[in-house]
Amino acid sequence: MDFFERTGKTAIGSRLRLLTERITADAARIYSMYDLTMKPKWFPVVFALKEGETKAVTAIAREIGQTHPSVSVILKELRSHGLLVEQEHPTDRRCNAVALSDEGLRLARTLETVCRDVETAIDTVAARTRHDLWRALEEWECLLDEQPLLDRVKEARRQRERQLVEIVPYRPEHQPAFRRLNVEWITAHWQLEASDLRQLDHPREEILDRGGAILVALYRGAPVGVCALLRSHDPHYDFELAKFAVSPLAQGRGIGLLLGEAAVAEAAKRGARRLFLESNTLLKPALHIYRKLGFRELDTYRPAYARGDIQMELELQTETRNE
Amino acid sequence: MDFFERTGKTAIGSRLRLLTERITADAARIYSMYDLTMKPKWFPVVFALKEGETKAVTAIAREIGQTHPSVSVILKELRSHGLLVEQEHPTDRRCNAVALSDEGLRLARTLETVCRDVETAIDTVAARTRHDLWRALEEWECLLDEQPLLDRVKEARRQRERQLVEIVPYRPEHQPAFRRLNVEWITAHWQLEASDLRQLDHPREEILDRGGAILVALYRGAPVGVCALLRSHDPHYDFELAKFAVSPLAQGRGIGLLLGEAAVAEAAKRGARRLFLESNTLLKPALHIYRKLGFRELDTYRPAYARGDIQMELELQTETRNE
DNA sequence: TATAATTACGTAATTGATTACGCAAATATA
DNA sequence: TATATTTGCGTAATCAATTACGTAATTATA
Repeated sequence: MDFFERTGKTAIGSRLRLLTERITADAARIYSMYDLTMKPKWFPVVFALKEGETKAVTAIAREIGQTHPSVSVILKELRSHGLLVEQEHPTDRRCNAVALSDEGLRLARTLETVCRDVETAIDTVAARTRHDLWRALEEWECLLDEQPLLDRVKEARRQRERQLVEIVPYRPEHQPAFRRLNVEWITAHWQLEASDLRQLDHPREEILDRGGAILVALYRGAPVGVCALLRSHDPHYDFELAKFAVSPLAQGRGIGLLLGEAAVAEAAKRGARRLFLESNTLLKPALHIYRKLGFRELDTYRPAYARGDIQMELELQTETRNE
Repeated sequence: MDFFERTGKTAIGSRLRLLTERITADAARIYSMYDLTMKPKWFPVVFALKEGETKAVTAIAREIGQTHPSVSVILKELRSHGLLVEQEHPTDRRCNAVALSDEGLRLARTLETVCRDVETAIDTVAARTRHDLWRALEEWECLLDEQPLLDRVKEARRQRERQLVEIVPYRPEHQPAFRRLNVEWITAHWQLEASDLRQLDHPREEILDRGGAILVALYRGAPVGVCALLRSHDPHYDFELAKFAVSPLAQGRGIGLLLGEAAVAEAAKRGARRLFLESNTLLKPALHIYRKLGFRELDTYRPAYARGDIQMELELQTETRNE
């Protein structure tokens, strides 16, 4: 198909569907050529029972990789053709233990002949092929088991978007965004405290002039995330990580992590040895980021914010750079 | 899937279906991850229209390799989402010329971003793969275009069955089969003639003792085809090919051709230069075999049988063997 | 031992494709 | 020019899978 040259590999699903359709249609014709009263969709089930085994419905489903209702329907069809015998499971009365009838086994035996011929035919195709479809399918199944396509796309998107994200030091024009982004998450669960308002309204005076820092994440030039390093009151810590906010619209793209990393790097640049932060266990994504950055939960909790219920610290690697 | 290790490649259809299902399911999740209100099945249609082209329904169907009703339904869905504009075709009023609306084009543009990420993700899979699925699909499509699977299986079956067929010289115990098989086809369209009965009842006296020959095709040991070489009255010909019959149950498996080839070979062995036969144009499969054997139709027709309406001859290659 | 959770499996509804069919318009043909 | 054939396309029916759901039996748990 010329079309798929243009779509690129994104259309792999459509392309697979087309080929599947085609092969299934031929399978039906092949069966009728052998005077087999059998539908292509029966194949996996008949194959699973062809040695005369007795199996439960869900067991067959698991084996052939389909859902149990689909197997259930196929079995109903086999039954109506007199190809099936059913017994009660010896111990478990929920089970519907099915096996092929003599008639069904006869069908299976004919099917084996058909299979041999189909196998031969497929080999004639495969012999003229430079790329092994069978092995390729195997590899794809295996790789998708390892990590589904969805996750891989998520990762690709993150990679791409990361390049559109820029972490810059705070400038006065970022104040409205600094305020808005923080107000957003705080008021979603709690009330703004007096200290919040002071810092959000006057970041220069309240944070920067006191030896702190603010970092801003720009996405395509627009501020979508902020993060502050406050000079710590506690002499045990150098900075407190606070006012950490990422716009909900931009969440889930790794921007928070980038921002956090930048903050830790900034602290390190300023010679910090230990960072502190206070947060709330309701804020799952934030905690996830903190842990990824290396923060460890403190055992003892001494509250500072009304909304806090967890405190964490990070011991910075004393990177004795030799360069 | 371990199951497909056991089925062998015959289950290629089932295996493809499984992978298709899986990828399509992920595609749906991917779209929703990008907040795209779009179903995977829309993809080919949207792609075909993404540059703002106006196209007819069947034209799209042809392009994407699906049926027009399927496209028609997809277009209905796009329409209900306000993604489509329809114009009347300038000259042909049957045509429903459709294009994406501004909204639709916006969707297509977002889709392009998604495609880029999906492409990247697929490349990460492909990079870890030793067999190229994309190319393999391409090759399969191409080879199946050339000759469908059905034909290839038919050929494989013929090859296999040929090995179960044995062509042997006539022996007295074959007389009932020789009679039965010929009576079968003759009486299906015509009446038995006196000469028929003489030959069928007394093949030794009427055919063999007069310098002719009879060959029998055995399928798993049972006679399913017969063919006679009659000494010719006409001095121009050495033998007449006649009493050629293959059981309807065994037809379409190349047995007739094998029998014919054996008869021609037998004639050649006996030093024949020219063969003759008389048949009827109603007997399509037989004529097909005769032509394959190299028989040419005679222009002039001089009837010998009441059921004849065509006469053919074969000039044998004078194989001057040097061995 | 009573209750909750899990498991087996069938039926119904849904989905995305197909084939079948019918109508209207365009084109070919006598 | 009248009639037959072909073409475009929508709707309905069908098919093979899925998910959703309900019931009964079994197993785990309090």
